[in-house]
Amino acid sequence: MELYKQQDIKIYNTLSGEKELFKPLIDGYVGMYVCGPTVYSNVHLGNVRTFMSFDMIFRYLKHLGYKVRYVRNITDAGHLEDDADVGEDKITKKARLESIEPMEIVQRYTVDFHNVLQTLNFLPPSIEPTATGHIIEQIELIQTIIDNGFAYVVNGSVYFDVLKYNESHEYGILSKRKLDDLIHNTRTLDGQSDKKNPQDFALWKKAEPSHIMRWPSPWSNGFPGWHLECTAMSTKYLGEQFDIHGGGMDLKFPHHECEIAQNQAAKNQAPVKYWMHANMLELNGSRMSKSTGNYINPAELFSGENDIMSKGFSPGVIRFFMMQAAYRSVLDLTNDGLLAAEKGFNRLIDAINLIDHLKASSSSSIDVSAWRQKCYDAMNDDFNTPILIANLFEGVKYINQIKDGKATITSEDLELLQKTMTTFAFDILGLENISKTENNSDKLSGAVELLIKMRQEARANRDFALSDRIRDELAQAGIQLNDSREGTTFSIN
RNA sequence: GACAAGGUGGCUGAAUGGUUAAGGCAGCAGAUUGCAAAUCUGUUUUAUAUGAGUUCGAAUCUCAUUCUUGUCUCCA
Repeated sequence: MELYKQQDIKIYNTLSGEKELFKPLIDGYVGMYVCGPTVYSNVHLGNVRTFMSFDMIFRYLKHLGYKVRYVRNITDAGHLEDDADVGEDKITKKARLESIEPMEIVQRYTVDFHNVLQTLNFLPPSIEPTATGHIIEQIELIQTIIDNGFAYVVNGSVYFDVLKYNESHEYGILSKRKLDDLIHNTRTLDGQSDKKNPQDFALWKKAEPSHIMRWPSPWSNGFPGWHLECTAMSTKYLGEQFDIHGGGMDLKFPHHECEIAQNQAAKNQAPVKYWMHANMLELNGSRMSKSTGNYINPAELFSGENDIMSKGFSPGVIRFFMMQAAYRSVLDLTNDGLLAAEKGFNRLIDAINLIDHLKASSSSSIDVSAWRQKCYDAMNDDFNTPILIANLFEGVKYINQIKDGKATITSEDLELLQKTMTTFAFDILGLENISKTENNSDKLSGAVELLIKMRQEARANRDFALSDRIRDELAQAGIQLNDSREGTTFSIN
């Protein structure tokens, strides 16, 4: 029997503001759409956190036996630079600055994006569609919305009529905004806007002569509005209605609100059953921003080549750090936090690697099945990874107790313990089991082993001056010796 | 300015009315060691922004104050 028939998941739905029991539209199948990156610069670390949350959710749903189609788009058409009609495509702007083709920019940063995610051990989504590959679908969608009377054409551009829409539907249903408040609070921007009302948003924009990225349409040579691609692609690959739509908190309004409106206007139904929003990543307590210098990109974080952190942190540590916080909470990236995560991560991995060496007994002094269900309970409660990790550390304690002979376990329970630890740590949290010494070259190992042997001999002869010199100078070179009853091993910092 | 989310110990981060507020890190003690480090075990402090209120009972609900973050314009 599939696991999902035994484990009931509750998901916090932004639409209702409550945790709801998760029931897919089609039993056993899950359609999930997540708004992907705009590939006009290196991927933002906060962006990475959002995708990591949904990677974890994807992994857990798959683990439960659901057949999941996970769609995460690549926005390569760029978006309007500002609200005025002189809007310039972000990608076009960058391309002109660097004097290369827009698609060259797209290619470069798509590759960067994929590299970063792969380094962090992400699973690829089922489909990764691009906006530029779905211009025809977007044009068709616009035409439907016009035909249904929710959009109007002005000077070759098409705008969504929010006021008209609000007469028959509720604009603001997701973000809990009232249209009246929006009207009241919208700043009136200078410039000759073609919009009937400031709340209206573009479905199609006529391209200015300087705009390189452009496509023919019934209305003008131009480009699609930025909310449209997600509606077009989610509909194409997941249907007019699907289970989960995710993204960052900052996309709730207006982006996701507009997606709902577009879908309602085109198909007269709500597109998504469960709206999920991941919270923001801060750096030292405040917003990450390139302009203020409070910014770090993934590569700098890995390498340690930055002015913010004291050292580099491995992708596994970054992943563990992020999974220690709930996806709906703000997470503060700090040096202290990462150092703490690094130690905790190593302790967890060390314990998991110890399981193979444990000896089974005729009875168990711990209830492994009950503990295992606690791990599922944590994940079932809106993917509460911090509680899951707390439970995994309970497992760490069991492992060490068994090793010290302070607890016993049967061979069946031992197998269950190992399976549960590795499944949750590696398959679901997506942590990687990288043994400390594994990636050292044989030559280096040979040299260090020789020094370890010499030190042992010195200690046997009580020549502590020599033995301590070997230990200390190796430490200075970044190689730490770890003594234990079983012998001496080394790790490289 | 308007709207939204939040403020939990030295750091981090769970827990939405009910006995001792999870876990990680740091600190302290012990095991181990020639001594350390590493590792393991145990463990501490008036920790729920501030002030009032509702309740038998509040981190959790209400109001006020204050601070942080987000959105309102492209943004994960």
